[in-house]
Amino acid sequence: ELNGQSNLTLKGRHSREALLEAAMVVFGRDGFVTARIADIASEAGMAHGSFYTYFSSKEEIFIEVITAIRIDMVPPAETRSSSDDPYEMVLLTNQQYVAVYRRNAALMATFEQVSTFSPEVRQYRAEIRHRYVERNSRAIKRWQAEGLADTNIDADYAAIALGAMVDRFVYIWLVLGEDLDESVAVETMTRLWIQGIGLKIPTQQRSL
Amino acid sequence: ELNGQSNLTLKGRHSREALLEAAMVVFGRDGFVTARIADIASEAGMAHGSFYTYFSSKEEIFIEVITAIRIDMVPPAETRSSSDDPYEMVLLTNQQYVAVYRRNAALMATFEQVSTFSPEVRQYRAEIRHRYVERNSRAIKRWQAEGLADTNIDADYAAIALGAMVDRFVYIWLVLGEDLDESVAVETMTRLWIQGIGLKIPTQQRSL
Amino acid sequence: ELNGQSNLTLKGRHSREALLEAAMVVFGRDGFVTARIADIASEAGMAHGSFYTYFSSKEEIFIEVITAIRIDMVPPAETRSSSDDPYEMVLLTNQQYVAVYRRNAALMATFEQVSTFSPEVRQYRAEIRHRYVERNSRAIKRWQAEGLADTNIDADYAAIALGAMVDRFVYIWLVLGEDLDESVAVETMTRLWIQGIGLKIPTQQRSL
Amino acid sequence: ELNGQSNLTLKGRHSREALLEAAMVVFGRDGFVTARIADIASEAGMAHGSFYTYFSSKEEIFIEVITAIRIDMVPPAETRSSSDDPYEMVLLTNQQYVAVYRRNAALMATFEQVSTFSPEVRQYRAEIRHRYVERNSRAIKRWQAEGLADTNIDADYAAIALGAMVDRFVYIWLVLGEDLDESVAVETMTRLWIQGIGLKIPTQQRSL
DNA sequence: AATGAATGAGCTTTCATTCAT
DNA sequence: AATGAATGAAAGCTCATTCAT
Repeated sequence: ELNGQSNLTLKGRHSREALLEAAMVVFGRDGFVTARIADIASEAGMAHGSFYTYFSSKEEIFIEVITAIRIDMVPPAETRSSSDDPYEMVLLTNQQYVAVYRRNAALMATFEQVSTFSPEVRQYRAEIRHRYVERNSRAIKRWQAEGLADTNIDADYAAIALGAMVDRFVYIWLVLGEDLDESVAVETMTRLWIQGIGLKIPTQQRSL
Repeated sequence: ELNGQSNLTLKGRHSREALLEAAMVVFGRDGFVTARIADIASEAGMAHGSFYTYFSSKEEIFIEVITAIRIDMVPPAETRSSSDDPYEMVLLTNQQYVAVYRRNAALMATFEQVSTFSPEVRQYRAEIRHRYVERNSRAIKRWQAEGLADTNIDADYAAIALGAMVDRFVYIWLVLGEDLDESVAVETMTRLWIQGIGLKIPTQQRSL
Repeated sequence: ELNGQSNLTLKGRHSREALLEAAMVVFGRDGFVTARIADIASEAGMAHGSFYTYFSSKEEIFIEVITAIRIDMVPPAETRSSSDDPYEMVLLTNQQYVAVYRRNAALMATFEQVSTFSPEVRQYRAEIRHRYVERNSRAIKRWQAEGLADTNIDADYAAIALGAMVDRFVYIWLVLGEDLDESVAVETMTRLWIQGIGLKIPTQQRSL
Repeated sequence: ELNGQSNLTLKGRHSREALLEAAMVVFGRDGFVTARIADIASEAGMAHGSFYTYFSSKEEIFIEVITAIRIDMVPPAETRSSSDDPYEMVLLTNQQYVAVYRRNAALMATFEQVSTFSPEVRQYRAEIRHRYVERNSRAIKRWQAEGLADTNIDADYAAIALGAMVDRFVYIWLVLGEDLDESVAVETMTRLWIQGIGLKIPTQQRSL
């Protein structure tokens, strides 16, 4: 019945795309609760009935909008090639996280909002978090094994806590609008991250 | 017109109190979006219409419910008497934060939810955060001045980041329901906090 | 949540009653498919939202409207006292059936309509039919046992067929509006009924 | 504008036919109220829009579908040749009626449904009934004139009543799904019919 | 002829808020 | 103060029908 991505003519695909883009605008601007189907349709320049040709509910189109973000937020592969230095690695990850978050800031606000009442969306949000947490946990364990990091620290708990720090700091900054300087922000998070688990900050970085 | 706390008979004060307690139950159970005035009134054992004798909207009663939490969350006075040891101080603060958060966990979930769409409630939430951040900022600056903490770190940014860490970690744990051990959780947060800003963990704590 | 018959104030009971009466008018006039909640409410002189204080759907109020008819259509007790004569008994039953049907004719039309698409209402309709059929079946078996009625006839099948005859004849007459004379109609149905199962028509009735 | 049966290419005629057959399936399965144009089109393997090339509404295609049944239900010619015996004649008619009804049972259910709210379809339904009634009326009058049937009976009323009996009995059986034996059903209806108007059942039939 | 996207009228339902008692 | 009935704005959703290609 419903037209998903397949079985669509060119025109249909354009309309579906227009609705998705309109939804990004409306959800980013109004949040999920306030947004109305009619707003999305009219933002896309269509009659409200047309919405239902492509999506069956506000929830459904939101999931699809959010999926794009989810994909965008997959942490980049752990390329050992780039740098073996923990500080460099964490700094890079944090820089990238900030970049991705900034790119999607308006929608991230709504993503967080919907996470507070939709179990399905909460699950999507958790998946992103888990990916970062697992990645961090593996790195910490590796550094602990190599004698670089503090072995008194539980790597899994630390990974959750440090992920929480970065995630929430960025939210406060880019969603709540606290006026912060990017390089100080990223530098501070990274330093706390690195020193927190007992690693050393490379000397040349001290000057920043 | 509306009966606030004053100008109320004894019976009136009881009714108002009943509504507030009912609102805590309902908001904690259903969140803000789903909760209905009718639910609150019936939870309080009153007719729907009676709600408006005491409160003029769902927002208003929510603000009042949240105020109780706000007061509960004021960080305890910086009693230098108790301990001069930074680790001890941070540990204590974190333990207390966890205790307060746990006590209000269901409502904190809703508090966070409403913060995502109500500017007024967001402001209340920010106030709590700011109190902790300012307190932490002062402490860090003191420790930096005393030569104990890493002076390469921006105390204000670090205070925000470390507050974000604790706040979000506790949310993940107590609201999202991640199954974590309390002593490991608090210990890990505290260690990351302390080491992150370049302080030393007292030797006797290493054994934990 | 919903206000059934109990827990209602006097005013509430009046409003509920007004809606039921309005529903009888509207369902009788427009049928079920065409009838709108708004019509029923406005016929009752209320806002359409008020409908939902008492009933949760068009189906629900219809069931309640139809229940009144169901009760009205319970066949009167098989009073042996009145007459032992089969012809008299069947004639009386048919006269009473016509009277009840005529009283509810407009709603019976809608009752039959809804029976064609609602399993629940079809069940209600079947119950009425079954009561008559079982009553007739018992009578026929009794007359067969007494040697009055044709024993070549299956009493159960005959009861269904004769019930169908009366029921449909009355529908054609009072719902579809075929212009028929009441006494001839009732007399003819009764005579076919009686002679059909091999009973004799009393001589004095011949003159009608 | 609209393409009826004429002015159609071969392909067009095929499409029209496909829609009619699909409509029979869908109306028989879902009834009229629930059936959607989209269902009919998709059952025919066509796009929704194509429906309107051939029919202008759900009502219109239904009328055409029902017309096929109407033609099927024209009572067979009163072939005196076959049998002069009333019992045989009525039995044969009933057997044929059952056979036709059974063939179209699913659609007959919908036909009856639509008769309850569409004056036009009600008229079609009435025509079928009238044909049977008139035929029966003529037969009864003939038998009365020949001294075979009870002259105390009004032939027109009896014809309506006996038609109603057969029609409704078959509906209860084949549409409502009462579990009945065909030969007993037909035999019982016929016996009631014949005896009801005072005719005799041939002796050799008694044994059935 | 066929397609399937687009339209929007029309209805249902919810619930915060008001009001008469 | 309390009651609970009444209100109506606001959305959601469906689907017959039209229309551009």
